[in-house]
Amino acid sequence: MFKQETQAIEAQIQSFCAANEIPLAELKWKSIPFSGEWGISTSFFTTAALEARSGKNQGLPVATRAQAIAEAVKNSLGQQPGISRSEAVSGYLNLYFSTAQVARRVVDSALAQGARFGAGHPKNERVMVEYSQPNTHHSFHIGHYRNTILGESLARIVQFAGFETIRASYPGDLGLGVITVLWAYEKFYRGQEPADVHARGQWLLKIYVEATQLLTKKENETPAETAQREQYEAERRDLYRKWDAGDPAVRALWQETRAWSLAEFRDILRMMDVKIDEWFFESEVDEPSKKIVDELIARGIAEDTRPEGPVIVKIDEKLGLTKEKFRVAVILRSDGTSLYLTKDLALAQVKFEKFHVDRSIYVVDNRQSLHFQQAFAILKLMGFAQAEKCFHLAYGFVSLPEGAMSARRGRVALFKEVYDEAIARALAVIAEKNPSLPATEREGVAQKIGMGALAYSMLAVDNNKDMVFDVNEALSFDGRTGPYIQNAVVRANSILKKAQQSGGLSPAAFDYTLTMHEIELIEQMSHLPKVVQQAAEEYRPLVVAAYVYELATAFHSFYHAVPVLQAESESVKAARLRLVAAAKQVLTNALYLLGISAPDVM
RNA sequence: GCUCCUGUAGCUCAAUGGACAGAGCAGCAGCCUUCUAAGCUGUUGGUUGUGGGUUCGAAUCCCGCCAGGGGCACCA
Repeated sequence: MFKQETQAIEAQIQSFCAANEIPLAELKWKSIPFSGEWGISTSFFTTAALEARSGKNQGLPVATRAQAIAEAVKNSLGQQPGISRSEAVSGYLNLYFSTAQVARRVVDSALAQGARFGAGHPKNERVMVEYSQPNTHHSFHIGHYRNTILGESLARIVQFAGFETIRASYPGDLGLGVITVLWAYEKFYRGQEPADVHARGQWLLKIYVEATQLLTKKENETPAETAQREQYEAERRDLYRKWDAGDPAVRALWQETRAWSLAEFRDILRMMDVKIDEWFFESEVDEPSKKIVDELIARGIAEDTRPEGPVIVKIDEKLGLTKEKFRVAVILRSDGTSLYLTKDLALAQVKFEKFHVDRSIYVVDNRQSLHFQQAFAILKLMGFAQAEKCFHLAYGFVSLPEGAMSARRGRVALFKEVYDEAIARALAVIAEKNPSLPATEREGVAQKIGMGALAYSMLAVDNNKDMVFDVNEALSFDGRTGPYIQNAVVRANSILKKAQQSGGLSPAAFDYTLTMHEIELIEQMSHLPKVVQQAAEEYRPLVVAAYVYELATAFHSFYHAVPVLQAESESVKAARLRLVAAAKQVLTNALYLLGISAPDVM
């Protein structure tokens, strides 16, 4: 935001130090941590330490010398354009901005740039974010939700930061779990399908759980029960074989049930406002993955031990590592069928060669860390330069207060159930706090609030931490939550609506004495561009989540303490109205990056 | 055995080499004839798991240890 001023001042500090033979270290600018005034600071500890090491100072303690340098630099700078005053305090040089000038600049650019305020310049790099990889023939639970909101937020952040961004989803639509559902559905449930898209998706999960119970060996099984179970098992194996061979009837059954799961999945993405650009299915990379195995064998990267053993890559050995790190990866079963890893190699090849991605981000839970290390290492052995920029964004798994989620034990928090509960709770709060809200608007408002609370509770925890999903905490609307931030937007909107009736926005000079609340709010608003860049570089939505809360807090404090419509003069009122409009814009932009939208009223 | 992650206030979490380690929840005390109280203000609460090291400076970097969780050749 203040690059020009900072650069000019840096140049002057450099020449001052050069003239006085002070070995200046890199200048790192930070905003001054004490609120009330507004500016940036840099310290001279590193410089003083460098000087001490070169034997130049007179045996002064580093802190003392740093303070002396800061004072000398301060004196040499004198008056600077855009800087109202400067000071040297405990080794730091503090520069305070001319408030009127910068306030006007921040507010004007937020209003002028609108939804683009905070966006970065084009990076000329294409990045693919792969997230939301639920299995079909199951139902979408809160763990899938964490994955999806994390991926969507990350995609919005990197896109906003200036990367060309492709959103990819990779549902698992084959494997033993899928076949298990097909078997039980055909045998016991055919023709009993619920009509509702979510009821039908959840029903498949119920079938899976029951089928698994039928196929699991019990303690104290009678001979008749054992025979029954073994017969079921044989049927399932037979079905798998037929599917693999491409049996038309089995494939049709598979397509039909698969479509039900995908319909539910698409509806959940719609509820979350997620728009996937590219769909990859495991079933589509199954065949191509086998070609890669042939290539790897031909090039001597993989070893074929069939039929006694599988096809393997001795990664550590190929890399000349002596300690176990990547270990040995199996890339093809001895019977010639492919594995998860095989398919990920094929998928990566598609990403690199067909979509020409420069960076590839995989949002997948942290239990798969070794899998991705192996995959990336093999891609590197294959010679893909982009393998260096493949990144596994690992996140901690979500469990329930009762323990780990387990579909078989009926212990899952399904997304749709949480969603319904979120809306019900939001409606209850609306009925209590805003009873005059028209009935027709309530559902939409409740949807935004409920989803905002849920999204924020997920994104406000760093991704590498495991999480216990407690509905009461996730759907809390008080304190550091999504609705708290949305409420700031609503309050801003409320002022602007009233102002609209008396003319709307007009230019303002900000040449009055700003309150500390106004300065703090403007300071926070000015941070959005650098926050976006940091979050995109670190692949961490948490950075934005933490920021937008600080911004909302600054707005709430301002709102409480500073009158806008009742301001002491017309020029102050005009300035504050512009500030409110700009703050609403910045809040909205930051919330967007978290996949959250704010209602006009709540 | 090897490897990855986590350990910060009663609880849930921030702070990735800089100024007094900060929020929310819970607790306590105030604030609605004033732009939405889903809010604001004040306050209680810390040997950053532990022992060393590096540094002018460490929650942060390095080494050891302790505790919890994940992963390690034909599951995904």
